[in-house]
Amino acid sequence: MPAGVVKASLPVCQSAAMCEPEEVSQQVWSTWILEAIRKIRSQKQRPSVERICHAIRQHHNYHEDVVAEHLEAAVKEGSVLKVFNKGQSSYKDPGGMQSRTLKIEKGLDLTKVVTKAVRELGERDGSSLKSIEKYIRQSHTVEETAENDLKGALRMAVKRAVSRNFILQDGKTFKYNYNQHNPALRKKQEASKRLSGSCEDFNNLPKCLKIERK
DNA sequence: TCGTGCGCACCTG
DNA sequence: CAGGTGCGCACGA
Repeated sequence: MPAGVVKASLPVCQSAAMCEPEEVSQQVWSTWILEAIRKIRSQKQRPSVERICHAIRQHHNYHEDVVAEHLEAAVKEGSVLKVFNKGQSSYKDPGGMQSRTLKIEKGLDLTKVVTKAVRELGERDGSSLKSIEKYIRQSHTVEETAENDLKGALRMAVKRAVSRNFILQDGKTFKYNYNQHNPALRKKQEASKRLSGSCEDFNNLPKCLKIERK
């Protein structure tokens, strides 16, 4: 934890156009960050911390660390969603998907949702029920009632997900079970379940299905 | 070199 | 099978 927050991290105001005379609120930062993310995504690239910093610094003259700080704050605040994908962190606009409504009802099974949340959170030491809940609230519009609230549903779902081996419990936290969800393994498991294999060759076909386009 | 654009492979639902 | 994601590379300024 780097301490000195009150360091001289002021922008190098050489050009007036580069400087914001206003007191840049966290809300403004979130806007900038979301803009950056949109831009990067439109370039089909990963919105990583580095790229987001870079994109913002093209318009605002702040030190990278300052940008990174505000990015973190935005994540905490919930205006930016941090996800773990393909081995690295990415950031996305929650608004893009919050149209997804999650209506908590009696029979509803949140196993899949929980599993996905744990995977996308990608926390090294596992994710607590708390952070899972937070993540789901950020990525969905949750409709709940006093009898059927998200937290309760999650408790059940987590339990089921663990027993189904979708996720692994480690004390108070949960981790994604990459073995259970490994595509290759899954194929084999499914195959050996249904048929009793002699079609391994069949699954082994190369990509000779290349279709000429254009 | 730097910013942008994009084909395509890869996942996941 | 559809839709999202991002690597790797090519292209123009």
